[in-house]
Amino acid sequence: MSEATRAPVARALNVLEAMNAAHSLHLGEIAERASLPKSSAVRLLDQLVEAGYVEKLSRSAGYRLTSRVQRLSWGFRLSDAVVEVAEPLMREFTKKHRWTLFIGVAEGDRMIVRYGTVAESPVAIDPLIYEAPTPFLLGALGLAYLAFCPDWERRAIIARLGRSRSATDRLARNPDDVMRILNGIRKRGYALTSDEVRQLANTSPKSAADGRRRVTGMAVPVMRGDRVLATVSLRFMRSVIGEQEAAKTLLEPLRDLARDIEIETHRLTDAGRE
Amino acid sequence: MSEATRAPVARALNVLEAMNAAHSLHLGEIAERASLPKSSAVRLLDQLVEAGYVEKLSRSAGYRLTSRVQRLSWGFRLSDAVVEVAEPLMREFTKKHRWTLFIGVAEGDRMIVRYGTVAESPVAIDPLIYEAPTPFLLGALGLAYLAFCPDWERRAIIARLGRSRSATDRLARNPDDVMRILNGIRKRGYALTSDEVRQLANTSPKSAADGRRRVTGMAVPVMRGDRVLATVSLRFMRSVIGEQEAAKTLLEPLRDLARDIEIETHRLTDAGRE
DNA sequence: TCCCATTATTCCGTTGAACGGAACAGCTGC
DNA sequence: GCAGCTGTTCCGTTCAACGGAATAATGGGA
Repeated sequence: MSEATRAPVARALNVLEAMNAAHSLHLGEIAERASLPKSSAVRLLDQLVEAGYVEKLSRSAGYRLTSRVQRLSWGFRLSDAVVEVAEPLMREFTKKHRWTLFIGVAEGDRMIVRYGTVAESPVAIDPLIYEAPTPFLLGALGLAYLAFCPDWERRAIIARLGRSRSATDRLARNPDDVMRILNGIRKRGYALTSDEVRQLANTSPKSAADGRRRVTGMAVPVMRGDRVLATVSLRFMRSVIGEQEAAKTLLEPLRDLARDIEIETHRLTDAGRE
Repeated sequence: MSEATRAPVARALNVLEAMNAAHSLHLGEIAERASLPKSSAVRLLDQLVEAGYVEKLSRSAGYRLTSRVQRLSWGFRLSDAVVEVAEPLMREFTKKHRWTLFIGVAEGDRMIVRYGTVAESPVAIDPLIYEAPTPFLLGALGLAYLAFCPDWERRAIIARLGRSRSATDRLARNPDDVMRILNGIRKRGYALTSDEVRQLANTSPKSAADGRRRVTGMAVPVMRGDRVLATVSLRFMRSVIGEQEAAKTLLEPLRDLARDIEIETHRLTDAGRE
C-alpha cells in the first residue's frame, strides 16, 4: 500500500478509462495505463467482468469492453456539456462586467435555466433557481432559442405552444406576430426581454408580462451547426444602463462568450481520446 | 451489511447507471434506483465527485454527471457491439450447421478477425487467433467488405492498398481487375475465397495465395445503412461440400444470421434507456 | 412567522474486502 | 529444449467501506 488514495471505485474507473484509451487490451497495458500493480489490475478487472462491463476473451487476447459501458454515459447529453463548460466562462464574464448571466437549454415546450452567475455578481437582480423552467415566450432566453433554432424546430415548438393550456404559451396563437418578432431578433442578432415580450403581451390584455419591468435580458445563442445548444442571457437594470448602451458596450463581449462556449463544447465532446 | 456482494466498484457503477437513467438527480432517487442506503449513496457519490465524474450542485439541486463519464465508453465502438451480439448467434449457427464461422471488422488497411466459432465446431479447420489481422484481398471476409462498403470507402481503401509495401495488398495495383471481381461479388450477394483470390493471385506469379486450398470461405456483410459493420464468413472444406451446394444449402441461413446480427446490433446501440 | 414533515448529512464502531509482494504457471521465441 | 517474459494465484496485513442512528437543514403549510 504505497501512495495514492486507496479507493477502489476511482481505481476501477481508471481501469475503464485506460481500456477506452488503450490500443491493445492486454493486462500489461491496462495495468500500466491505470498505474496499478498487475495483481490489483486483475482484481479490479475481475470485478468489472463480474459486473458485466468487461469481457475476458482469453489469456492471450486479453480483455474487451462490453456494450454495457454505454450505460455509464447514456444520460449525459450535449446540453449538459454546454452548461459544464459555460459555467467558468460565465463567472469570468460576470466578474469583469458585473451583470448577472444565465444559461438555459430547451427541454420540450419550455426553457430550463441551468445556471446563473448570481454569486459572482455584485448586483443582486434575480435569485437563482436551479433547473427553473420558464415559458419560451416570456424571456430573452427562450426568444433567442426560437429565433435561431432550425426552421422545422421553430415551427414544431410554436405549433405545440399554441395548443398549450398555459396562458403565456398561448401568446403563440398568432404565429404571424411571433414570427415577425423572431425575424427581428434574428436580423439584430440578439433577443431582448422587454420590448418583444411587451409586444406579445399587448395582444393579450391580462398578461403576466409587465411592460414596466425594471430588468432587461439580452440573450444570444450558443450554436452547434444549425442547432442551438443553449442560450445565454445578460440581465441588466434599465435604470442604470439603457438598452441602446447595453447593446453597444456589452453585446460584443456577450457574443465572444457564446463563441468561446461553442469552441470549448466542441473540444470537450468531439476531442479524441488520451 | 446485509445481502448482496459488498463490492464498492459495482455499487459505484450502479450509481452512475442510476444517474444516467434518472430524471431528477436528488439523493433520494439515486439511492433508490441504485438500491442503496442513503448513507452509502452519499459516500459513493462523494467518491465519484472526487474522481470528477459527478458534480454536486447544491443540496436542493442534487447532483449532475460531468462530461468525464464519456471517457468510460469513448473507446467502445459500433464494431465492438456487432461482435458482441454476433457471438452467441454465431455459436448457435455453428452448432446447427457444423461449419465454423468467423466475423471480421475493417480496421485501417486490413481486416481483423474478431471472433470465430472454433470451439463449437466438430470440424477443426482453422485455429482461432483473436484479433488476427488479414489482408483485405486475401479472404472472403475482406472481399465481402470491399464489395459492399460505400463507393467512396472502396476507392479509398483500394488506393491505399495500391501504395502498400505488402505483396498481397499490391494485388490492388490493377484496380480494374479488383473492381470487376467486386462487382461480381456484389451481384452474387456473397464473396468466396477461392476463385476470386486465385484470379487475383494469378496476376502476380509468386503469391502466397494457394489455388489448391482445401478450405473455402463464403462471406456476407453485416450492414448498417450503407456502411458495412462487419463481415461474417463460413468456412467449409471443398472435399466435403462443393461450392455450388454450399451456396444452395448454407447461403440462406448465413444471410439470416447476418440480418439477425444487424437487428440485434441496432437494438443494442440505439435502444432507449431504463 | 413559526412549526412540522421530509430529506439530506454526519458520526462511529465493526468488519471484511482491498491491497500488493512474491511465488508460481503458462506461453513464445530462440 | 531452455530462457525470458507475461499473466495468474496465494496470503497476511490493514484500512476503507459499511449502514444504523442521531443530527441538521430545508421547504411547505397554516
